[in-house]
Amino acid sequence: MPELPEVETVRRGLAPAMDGARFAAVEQRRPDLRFPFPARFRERLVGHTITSFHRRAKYLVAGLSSGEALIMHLGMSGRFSVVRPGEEPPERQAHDHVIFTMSNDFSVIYNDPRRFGFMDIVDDGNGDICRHLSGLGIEPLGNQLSGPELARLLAEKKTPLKSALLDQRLIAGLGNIYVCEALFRAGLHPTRQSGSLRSDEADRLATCIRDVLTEAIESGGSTLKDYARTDGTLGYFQHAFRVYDREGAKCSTSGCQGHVTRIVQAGRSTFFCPQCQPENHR
DNA sequence: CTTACGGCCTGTACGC
DNA sequence: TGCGTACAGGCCGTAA
Repeated sequence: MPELPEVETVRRGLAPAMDGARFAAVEQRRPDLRFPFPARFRERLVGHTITSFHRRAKYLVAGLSSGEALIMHLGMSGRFSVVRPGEEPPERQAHDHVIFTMSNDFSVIYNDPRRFGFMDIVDDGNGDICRHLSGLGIEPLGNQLSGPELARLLAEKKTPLKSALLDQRLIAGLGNIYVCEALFRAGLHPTRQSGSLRSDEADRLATCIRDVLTEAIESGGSTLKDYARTDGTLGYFQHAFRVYDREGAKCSTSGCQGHVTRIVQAGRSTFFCPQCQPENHR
């Protein structure tokens, strides 16, 4: 499900249940997701308290009173749901893989049909130097993402702009949807060579990336097939998509006669308006 | 070093 | 209705 806005929405939904709470019980219902669970997964959680709970890119990081950190990633189809104290726990669903019962009587269920997500426990308490997070690029909503910084990251790169924005080592947290939307807003063609950006274009792109992510978080993320917030309600930013999954639709820019076009880059769909995102820039 | 591609899994939508 | 195919929000390992 998750790009940065969806993971941030999940973090906010999980925080009341998990942040500051102690693991009372952990039910791990299969040996692996994308990767095997770490050794003694249950034992390293039960009895320990979550002392910090944050998001880095598309990862959730729970710092533990043991000094370790629980890292969680939702892959493509991962979904958390929160059961509030006193609420009747739902019946086990197919693909419910992990159930956390917390000391505050909340419980948290992790469901992931495709099992591209994973959970790991690392010995770095804030997770920054673990193998999952150490190679990540800048947070797009942090202070580091400016036009000049973006221009610096993309300079000299021959890879298409779209591929560069999907590269988590440069900017961490964008996925296919928000890259398409940001490029549309910035009026930049997805196949443009990254290093060809002028400084005014980099400024525009940086602004558009921040704006689209911020707006998406405010909308509770985007709901496509299976994404829901932790309380089961749906995000609604998908109604604000201007190009993603809108192949053939008339461009939403007023006065533009263009139509949304789909191409495939690096095996993934790219949606854009050929009129608003001209290939030949001046 | 960089970039491209297949693979991991399951579910769903669509064409015949 | 049933079957086959394509495709899906991510990431990693390998190959070129």
